[in-house]
Amino acid sequence: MVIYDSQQRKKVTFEPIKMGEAKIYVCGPTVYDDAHLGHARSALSFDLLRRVLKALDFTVTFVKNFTDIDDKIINKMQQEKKSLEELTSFYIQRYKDEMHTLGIEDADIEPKATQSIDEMRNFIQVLLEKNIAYKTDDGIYFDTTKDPAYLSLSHMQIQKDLTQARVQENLQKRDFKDFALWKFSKADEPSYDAAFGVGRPGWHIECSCMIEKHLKSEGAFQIDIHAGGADLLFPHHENEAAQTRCKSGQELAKYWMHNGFVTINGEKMSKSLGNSFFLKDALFVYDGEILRFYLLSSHYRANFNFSEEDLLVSKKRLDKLYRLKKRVYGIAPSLLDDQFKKPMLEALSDDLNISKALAHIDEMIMRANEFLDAHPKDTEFKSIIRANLAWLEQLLGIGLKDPFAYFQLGVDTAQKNEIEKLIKERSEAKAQKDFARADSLRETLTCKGILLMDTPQGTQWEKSE
RNA sequence: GGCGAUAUAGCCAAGUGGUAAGGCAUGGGCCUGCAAAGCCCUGAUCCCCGGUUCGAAUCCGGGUGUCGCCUCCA
Repeated sequence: MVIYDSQQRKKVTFEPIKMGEAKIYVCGPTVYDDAHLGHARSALSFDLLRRVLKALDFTVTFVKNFTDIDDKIINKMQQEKKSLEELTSFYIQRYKDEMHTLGIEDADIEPKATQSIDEMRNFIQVLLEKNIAYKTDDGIYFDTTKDPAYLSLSHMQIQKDLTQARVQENLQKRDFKDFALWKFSKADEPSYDAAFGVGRPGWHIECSCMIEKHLKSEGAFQIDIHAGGADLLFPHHENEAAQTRCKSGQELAKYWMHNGFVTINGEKMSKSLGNSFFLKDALFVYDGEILRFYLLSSHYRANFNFSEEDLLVSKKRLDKLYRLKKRVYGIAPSLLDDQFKKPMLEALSDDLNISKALAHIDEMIMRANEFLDAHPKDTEFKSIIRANLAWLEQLLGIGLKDPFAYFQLGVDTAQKNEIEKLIKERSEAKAQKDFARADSLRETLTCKGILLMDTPQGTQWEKSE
């Protein structure tokens, strides 16, 4: 397995801390609002990583956190007059439900920041004792000048003058790069007692603590892979790395992976730009699996420009897989075709080269169709194809549906009955060689977005679009 | 201003030195009562300029465009 490491800025061979195991920590969402397509893409990127490592026989421990205490959450609580718990549990559940719809399973461990307050207090206390953290009027800060390796992850070179213009500066900070570990709270805000002052944790501290708590290995590195969106590289991941390094002497992660953004009309989707496409709205229009396949279909590091047109093109590609699944319907899977499996895993082992993998799938489908055209009754062959498709269900999380149901998404029972009635009439017309009437009935259905296909097994139909 | 990414056919998109994967669309064909589906055939010299090399989309230098990070952000 080769992955692109953001710190080394190149593809490197994945050599886990412990042979055969992979400990992965992904930065999850701050739960104060609905998830958008960007969250989905990030989750999908590392869901793919998880699946591929498993297919390569790694024992994977996959952790994804929820940030459930934060300034934005507090604002929203006050706005909506809800408790912290009420607000965050709602959005956590919604996030998980939506991810399930996209075929993303829960992480092995899903820690919440508020469940690790003790650890964060202790962590900060150690940094204070080491004189790496210091106190100001509004909180405890991390002294970045105490970490010689600071900025070695992101390779940023920050200039004070420009930063000043954009950040509300705490003048008590020793260095402008220093960041808050703990924020002293106002009277009406959620807060936690601490020896160094009542308050709440800063954003970066939770990941360091939760990694230490749930995943930590002994030795030079605590975990194998730390992952998240490209926007987290700096300052979030840089700061996490610095905290852990200074506190424990260990590096936080051996490898760092970052996914590219989802853009709309070429611009990054973000809360501040107000151009977010929320997952709940997308899932109202598009099937979860189709959305999954679309968002997964280009390389995770590249930016992904969302467009409905491209989504529909992508769906056509998935349609082909399901049409093949129709052709081997009801056949039990036999052994997987090694000629298919091998190049698939090779492609995905190369930093998750999904484009190449999809090309291999297309080729497998094309060859299968070609063979089935010539040998429509070869059940032995069909069993192999069935096995290939079943394997893809695990590997990519696609093709899980009943193939007939897939093509009838969004059609209710009453409509189905009507469609089947018209198909029956048409079959009768055809039997009487009344082709004008048969074509007219087909035209009626076409207008309703129903495509007919006459096959040796009778007339089948699909909902188009 | 600092750091970084990216620029491949009408569109999406692989490809880090040897004469450009795949998908969609287009046009033609087989099949079909006609279709649909499936299958076959059909298209680019890789943003521009210069350099290295026997040979570059791929390496180096210089431009130009687009996007991102440096502020909460997947």
